[in-house]
Amino acid sequence: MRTKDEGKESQILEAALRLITQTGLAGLKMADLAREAGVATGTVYIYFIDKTALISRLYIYLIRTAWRDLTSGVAASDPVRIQVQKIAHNYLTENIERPEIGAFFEQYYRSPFYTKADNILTEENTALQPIYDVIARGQAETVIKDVAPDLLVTLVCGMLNEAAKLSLYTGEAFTKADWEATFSVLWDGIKR
Amino acid sequence: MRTKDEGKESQILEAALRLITQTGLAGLKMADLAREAGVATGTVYIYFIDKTALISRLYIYLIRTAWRDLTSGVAASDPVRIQVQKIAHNYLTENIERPEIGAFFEQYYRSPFYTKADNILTEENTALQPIYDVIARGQAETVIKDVAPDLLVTLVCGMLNEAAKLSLYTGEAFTKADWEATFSVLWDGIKR
DNA sequence: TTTCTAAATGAATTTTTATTCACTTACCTT
DNA sequence: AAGGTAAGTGAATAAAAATTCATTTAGAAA
Repeated sequence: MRTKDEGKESQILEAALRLITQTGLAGLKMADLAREAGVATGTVYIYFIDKTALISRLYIYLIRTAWRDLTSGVAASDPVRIQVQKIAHNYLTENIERPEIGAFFEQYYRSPFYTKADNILTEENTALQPIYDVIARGQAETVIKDVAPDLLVTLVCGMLNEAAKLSLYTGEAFTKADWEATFSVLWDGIKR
Repeated sequence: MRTKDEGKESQILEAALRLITQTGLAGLKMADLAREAGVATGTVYIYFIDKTALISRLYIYLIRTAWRDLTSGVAASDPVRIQVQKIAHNYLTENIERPEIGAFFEQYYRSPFYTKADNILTEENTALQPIYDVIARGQAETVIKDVAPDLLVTLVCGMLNEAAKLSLYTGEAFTKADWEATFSVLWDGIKR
């Protein structure tokens, strides 16, 4: 017997991600997807019962496996400012290098495929947990403004998301100077 | 002779905007659109040659007419900080009150309907011009950081965009305290 | 090797969705 | 009030896209 290739599922999902980045969910066609993934249309239906299931699976796949750990390089002994800097840098880099992820979520939440049933939002927040943690620590040490953490995280991520898009849209690299300016705005904005 | 109702075109466009906010461009169907607009499907084709033209027209319509003037309430004699505050507040309020606009642009730029031919991006930037202006003035007066204006505007709009979404997603109103915290982060971030 | 089972294929089919058009209606002109 | 013209209608049609399935292939078990 031939066994189901575990890798083929993610091969299809990655192809879907690539296409969605280009033409949006509105432009995703199963035939195109099969071609992009290098399989026959029927094959897609061996791995996913239908298009909805495919998209939904992609959502979960991205939440679970796509994001690199934001705390990489962060030492517990680092002062808050340095931790924020490293995490923010990781976050920005990840968004610039894998823009598909942000692009997908942006699309998905407004698509007919998204239902509140996909309430793995809890899990999604897990990715942002390091940001919440460092902000909590900063507030405890009174080096970060005493503002509702949700709002603070929102503002910070908003800045970084948009900064990542800037470099994508202009096609120009995000320079060291850009990063320094960005972090300056970010830190001066949230510090006490 | 019966004359083409000028108002009906925008009636259809507004209906499209409403539906797109709910289900995304991926979910927009001409039949649904006609129902939402209160006309027959054929009527839509009197005003727009096809779906692509409709979406494209909506894009132009939004760029041209949808955004309220961001400088409302701003006096030339106001100091930079106050001008920034008023403009930022207008921007945020507009995004909270008319979330459809931001939602549409988010979708559109990644959809198969968007082509670089729609390079009225120049015109779009017009809406943001007041932000560029006040930043230029602030930099000239050395009260705002000497950072590339594009980056600064990106960061500021990013914050505000995301702040607007927060109140939409949670369903909770953006309080006065939220606004004060937001402006504090924004201003401390960009001021010298 | 041979057999057997499930993966893989892609043309054919079904389903969904966009678009047309023969007809009706409203309103302007005379 | 009659005639003419363009807007409006929605069922019918065309086009596009999703999904199926009879058939082929790969590889595991015997």
